[in-house]
Amino acid sequence: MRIIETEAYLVGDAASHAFRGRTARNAAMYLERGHAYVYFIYGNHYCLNVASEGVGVGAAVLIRAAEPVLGLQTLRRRSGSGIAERDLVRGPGRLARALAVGRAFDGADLCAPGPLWLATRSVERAPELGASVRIGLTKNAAAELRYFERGNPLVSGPKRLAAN
DNA sequence: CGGCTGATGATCT
DNA sequence: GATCATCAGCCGG
Repeated sequence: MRIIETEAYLVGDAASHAFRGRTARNAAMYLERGHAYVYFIYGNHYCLNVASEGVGVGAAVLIRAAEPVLGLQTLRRRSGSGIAERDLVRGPGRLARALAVGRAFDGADLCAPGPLWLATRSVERAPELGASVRIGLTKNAAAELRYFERGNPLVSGPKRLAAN
């Protein structure tokens, strides 16, 4: 998968799960950067985040959408038949489902060998990024902390937020 | 299309 | 008991 859309949840950010301090749920946000923080939301979905600061600092980046590169068949199998190919990993809930990400990955080191990991790859031309307000928030809703690959049709969210 | 809404359960107050 | 970093389904244009 190639990640194309993320949202940042910073220290002191009222929208962050870590805003009110460390709890059992958000503990993974306080791990060293590169560790997964997975939470269950709305009684239906998991969301995959990556801790983004040092040990003891609560911050993370939500992975919102990606572009499939390999394993399309596997993604489709896990997502069920009712879903369009373009939506397989479009949106944080569907992305987690297609990648089989659940609580088991909470706290996992994504920079170490394992079934789920992050990698960087050199690109000929850096993708042009857009920024916008984050999606679905009530607190600190004005902060422009969502970043996405501009022009990519697989980016999630309302079309009006894709202009920047 | 775009906008609205109900489902659903863990978490925290 | 309220809140919620979502989604699918439904409705109107």
